[in-house]
Amino acid sequence: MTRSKVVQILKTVSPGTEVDLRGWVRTKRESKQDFAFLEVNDGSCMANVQVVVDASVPDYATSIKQIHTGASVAIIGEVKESPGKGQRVEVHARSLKVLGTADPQTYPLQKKGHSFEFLREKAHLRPRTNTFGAIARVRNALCASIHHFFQELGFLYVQTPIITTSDCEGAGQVFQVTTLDLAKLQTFKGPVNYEHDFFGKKAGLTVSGQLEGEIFATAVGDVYTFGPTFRAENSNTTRHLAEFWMVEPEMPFYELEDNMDLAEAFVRKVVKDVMENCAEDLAFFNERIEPTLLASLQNIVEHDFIRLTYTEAVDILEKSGQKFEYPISWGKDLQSEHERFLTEQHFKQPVILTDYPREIKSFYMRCNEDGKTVRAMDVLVPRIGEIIGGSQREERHAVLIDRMKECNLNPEDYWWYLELRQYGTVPHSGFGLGLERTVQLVTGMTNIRDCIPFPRTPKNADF
RNA sequence: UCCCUGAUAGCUCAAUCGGUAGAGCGAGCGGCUGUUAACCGCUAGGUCCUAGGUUCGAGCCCUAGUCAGGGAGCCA
Repeated sequence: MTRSKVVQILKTVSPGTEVDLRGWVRTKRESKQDFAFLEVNDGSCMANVQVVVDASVPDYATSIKQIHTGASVAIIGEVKESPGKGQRVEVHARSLKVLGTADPQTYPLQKKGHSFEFLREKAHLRPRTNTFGAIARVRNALCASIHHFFQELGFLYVQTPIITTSDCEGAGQVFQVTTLDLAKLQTFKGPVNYEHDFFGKKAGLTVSGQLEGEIFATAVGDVYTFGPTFRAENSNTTRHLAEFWMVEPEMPFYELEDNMDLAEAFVRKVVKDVMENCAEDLAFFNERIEPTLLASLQNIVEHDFIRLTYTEAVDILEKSGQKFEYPISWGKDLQSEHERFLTEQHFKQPVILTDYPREIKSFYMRCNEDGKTVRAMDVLVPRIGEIIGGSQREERHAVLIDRMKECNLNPEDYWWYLELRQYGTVPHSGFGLGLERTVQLVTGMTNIRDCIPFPRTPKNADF
């Protein structure tokens, strides 16, 4: 007999069937009249299956005494319709084997809820909780949906390097990668000679696969990357991680409008997929974490995103009569409070902002004819803020060089990037979507550290 | 990195004016029960984050530090 997962037992297995059930006990309700209820979970779904164990089971008394919250068990029994409330079926055990005990004096997880702060210190056990099991399932469904979306459109999944020696890539502090002995290095004075380092030059962890993505986009057509990204910023917020996952599509012959169309279709599709495939988990989040979750996701799926330029947004903010901590004026970047006002109060919808001032955006974004703005786009969503940042890329060789100098970058460092414009250049566009921020969006979880299995943040890289 | 707040039982928190450390949950034991965040009773459980300082006396006041949470910046 093969193992039946809890999700199968609860949803599809018909009464009368004998099943082999294995999992972890969430709670035990014991009766002195020689029977007990076990709630068994195996992570296959949110719900537990109730197992009824009575004295007819061999070694009943010894086994039951060994079982506490967290113990692992193997059960063979018959699925029966449940007379109790709260479940269609239950399993009546014929045999019960305790695979591993969990000493209740020391096992950190209890039947009742724990704070997320506490669970972050127990990253090796938190997937066993309802919330983190659900997050794991939703994150998985999201990743699957992301791949499906691009694969169905014929995009190629391209793997860009994690270790990179291009010192540039625009913003973001880089984690250095080296085999040099730092302890020895400390005793020498003078500049470090990277010729002796592993790669013969200074290397670091990637902050974005975009530039390499452009290489393939201008060769094989539509591509996307999907992988870990690293930022050594000392950011201590609910929206930043030092290691996070990013999806970065890059499309030749796309102009900014095409880019927006794709980004919007993408977000709406993955949200829709998760709502369909993780309905039970999302219902849990809606009930326990964020009561407006399902309504806000439905809103994303059903309505077009609002599109407006940075200039129009500034105008709305200035005329709003709203008091902001940081007053807005043209040329300044939007603060979190401004983004929140637009998405949560003014439009109550996701918003795509375009054509930002060139001074506050990266060198690779295409300059507009007005000389003041660039073809940038940010997708802003309620609660989270920026979930996507993208742009039409500057494909004109001379303009790009000028922009690099304007941004105090040395064009020589970008020689291969510039050659993409020198030989067969084409208009092209792309964007980056933060996976963990999307997990925040679809679960309602407020802290991004709970949206990745093992969060890496300043002063924290355990597990 | 900056601002604010916090750190007390395994967990979540309380402790009035500076005067003998409290509750709920969890755990152990007992009772009851087709139960389901079960319920009822009893019991155990504390270096009050660390290091200094003020004071007759500090969980509480002061200084420094560590860590955490929220907000800001950077951004995805």
